[in-house]
Amino acid sequence: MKIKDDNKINDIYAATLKLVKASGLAGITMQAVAKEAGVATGTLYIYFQNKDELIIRLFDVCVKNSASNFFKDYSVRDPFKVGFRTIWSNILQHRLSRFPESIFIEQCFHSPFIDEDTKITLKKMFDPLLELLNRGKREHLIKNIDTFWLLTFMIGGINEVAKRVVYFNKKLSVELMDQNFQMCWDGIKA
Amino acid sequence: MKIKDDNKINDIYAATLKLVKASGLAGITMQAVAKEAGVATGTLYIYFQNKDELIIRLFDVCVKNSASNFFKDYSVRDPFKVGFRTIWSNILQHRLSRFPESIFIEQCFHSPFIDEDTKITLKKMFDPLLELLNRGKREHLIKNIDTFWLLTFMIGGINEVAKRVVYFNKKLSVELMDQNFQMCWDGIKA
Amino acid sequence: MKIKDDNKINDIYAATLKLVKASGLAGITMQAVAKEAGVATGTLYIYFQNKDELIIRLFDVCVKNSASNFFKDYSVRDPFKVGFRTIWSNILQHRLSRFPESIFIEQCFHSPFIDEDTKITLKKMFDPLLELLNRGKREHLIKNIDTFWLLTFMIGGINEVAKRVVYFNKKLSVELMDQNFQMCWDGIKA
Amino acid sequence: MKIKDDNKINDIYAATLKLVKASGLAGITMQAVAKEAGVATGTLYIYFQNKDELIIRLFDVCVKNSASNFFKDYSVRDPFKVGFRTIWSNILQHRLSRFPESIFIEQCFHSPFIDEDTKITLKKMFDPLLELLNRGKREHLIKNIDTFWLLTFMIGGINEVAKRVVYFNKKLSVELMDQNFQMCWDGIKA
DNA sequence: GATGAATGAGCCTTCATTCAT
DNA sequence: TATGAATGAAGGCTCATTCAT
Repeated sequence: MKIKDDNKINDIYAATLKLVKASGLAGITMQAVAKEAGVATGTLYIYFQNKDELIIRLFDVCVKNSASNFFKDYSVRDPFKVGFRTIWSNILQHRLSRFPESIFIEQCFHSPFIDEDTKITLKKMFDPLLELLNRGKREHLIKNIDTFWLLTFMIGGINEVAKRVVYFNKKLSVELMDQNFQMCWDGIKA
Repeated sequence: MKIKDDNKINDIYAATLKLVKASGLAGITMQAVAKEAGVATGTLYIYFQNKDELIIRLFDVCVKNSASNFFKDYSVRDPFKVGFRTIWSNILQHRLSRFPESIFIEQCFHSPFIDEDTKITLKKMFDPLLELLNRGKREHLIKNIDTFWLLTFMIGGINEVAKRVVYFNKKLSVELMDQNFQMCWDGIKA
Repeated sequence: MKIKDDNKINDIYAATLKLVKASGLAGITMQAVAKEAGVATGTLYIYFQNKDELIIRLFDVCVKNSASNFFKDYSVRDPFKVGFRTIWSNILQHRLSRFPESIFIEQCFHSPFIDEDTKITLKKMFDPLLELLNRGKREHLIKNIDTFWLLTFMIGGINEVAKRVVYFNKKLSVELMDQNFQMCWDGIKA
Repeated sequence: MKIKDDNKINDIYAATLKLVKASGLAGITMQAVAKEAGVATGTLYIYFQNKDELIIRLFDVCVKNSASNFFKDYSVRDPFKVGFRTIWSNILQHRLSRFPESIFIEQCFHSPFIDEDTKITLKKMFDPLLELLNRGKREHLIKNIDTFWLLTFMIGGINEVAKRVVYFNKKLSVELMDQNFQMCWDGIKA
């Protein structure tokens, strides 16, 4: 008997992300996913109940993946600016190296696939960063603005950098990274 | 003989945007657009050759609309910071008041509807702003960073604010607007 | 605009019955029904929500059709034997002239299409005949057996005659009809 | 090497019959049969070449089974009425105790599984009963009607009783059996 | 022999597009 | 122009059958 193969699930996820990057959620067909993943259409239905479940579970994987990458090498005992820069870099790196996942998450947001509860879960992903920003405010290192908007400001900058690197095929040198971080830091610092 | 009715076209555009906001480009069907717009399916094909043309022309309208709004009340003779703030506000206002258009444009980006040339056109929309930023650099008012990334930084912040206002149902008081602008300004200023 | 055509529904019903007779409920595909009815597959979905609804509504039509045929030319004021013979003939005629409908109803009985409630409705179809048989018992013309089993006996004979006429390609002469009725009558008469 | 297991074949047959009773021939899938029988899908194909063969061989088993049950305890040397009653009872008992087999045979009749030759074989099953009825006519005990229709009359009554016992969940007391037989007998007797 | 994952043809259904009215 | 019924290609999904273990 053939054994269910977890790698196959990853192949399917990878195929889906590739197709979403190329032509959006709208462009996904189970046929196309199967072909891209190198399996038969029916095989998809061994691993996923239906198209919805495939999308939803991939969404979940992407979110969890993000969360674990964002706080890599970060410790709450780091000095504020060190920690902040670590997370800033992690998020940017993650967005860049896994750009299709970002697009996928974004497209899922405006689709019938993802429900409101799931969206809330997504928000929680940033909790440790919110904590750090609160600490920054307590230590008078950053502006006394609602943490939600500080986070918004930081994330917005990162997202747009990642998008434009990809869309306009730019290279991000260490110097550019520094410049971009500097703008972010100058923006939030007290 | 009745004349092609511009109101009807606008109804169709509005219906399309509404549906895209609710369920993404993936969720759009000509039947649904027709129903939402209050016309018969066949009528869509009087005003548009096919679905592609509907999407592309709406994309075009949205882009042109943005461009005209972004530089409203702005004059190249304004002092730098005044002009910058005007444009910053215009973009944010536009994103907020016409949020579905932003989603639509974003989703079109990763879809088979929009080709590479159109994407480049989109980029040109920001030319007057690039000019202004260049002037700011010449006047040593803002950081000496590639204008592309200064723009990126500014746009990123605005987009994320708009998204979060809508997704998390926030109100933007004048004070919050000021705080957000301050972060942006501190980020780019020399 | 093309107008919805009720004849089309009848064409679809006829096509379905023909296919069920030829190869059973198992052999029905929407494609085959459409082809047999001379319409496109999609057209079926204008008139019926889905395959289930097509089956269920056809079932309903067949049942109602039977009911109206069974008691044609019958009056409760007829002498018992006259009324009984009228109904007996009607049922047999109906079974013969609309044999595919009988098969269809039978096959639906053992299918996931028809629910228990619908089966009960079907039973009610025979109420006037039950009334007549009760009267026959009161008039001491027929055996004093639970009416349910008198009905069963009558119907069983008719059904089997109809089946065998069709399956074995027999002709039913007037004489044979008389002989068959005689057996039925001798069976139930007091 | 293990030997093909007859019990397994019977399990498969039983599973098939159960499923046909529940949802008709249309509702049968090899997957469902395997699951119901407690074997793997692939195992079915060790015992049967394909789905058709499974159906056809089960059909055959059911028919042979019927034939052997119908004439149990019957001897051509029995007095006519004794023999007739024996067979009548046997058929009814068989229909009742193996009701799913009857449904299965009936459904097979209107399916692409069974061909015309097989249907003729089925007819031969009743030959000893036809013989008996011919003898009854020779002995002037029963009506002088074409034996085919005498048989039809008898079988029809039995089938309908069996169906209604099952569908309407009736109990058949000895008294009711007697009453039903009486109707049959009065129907055919000279 | 037994298993059940894998396959892909084919079924149900949707939807872009056409066309008779 | 406007309508919406009709079309049929294509997508989601199932299931008879195969095959590696």
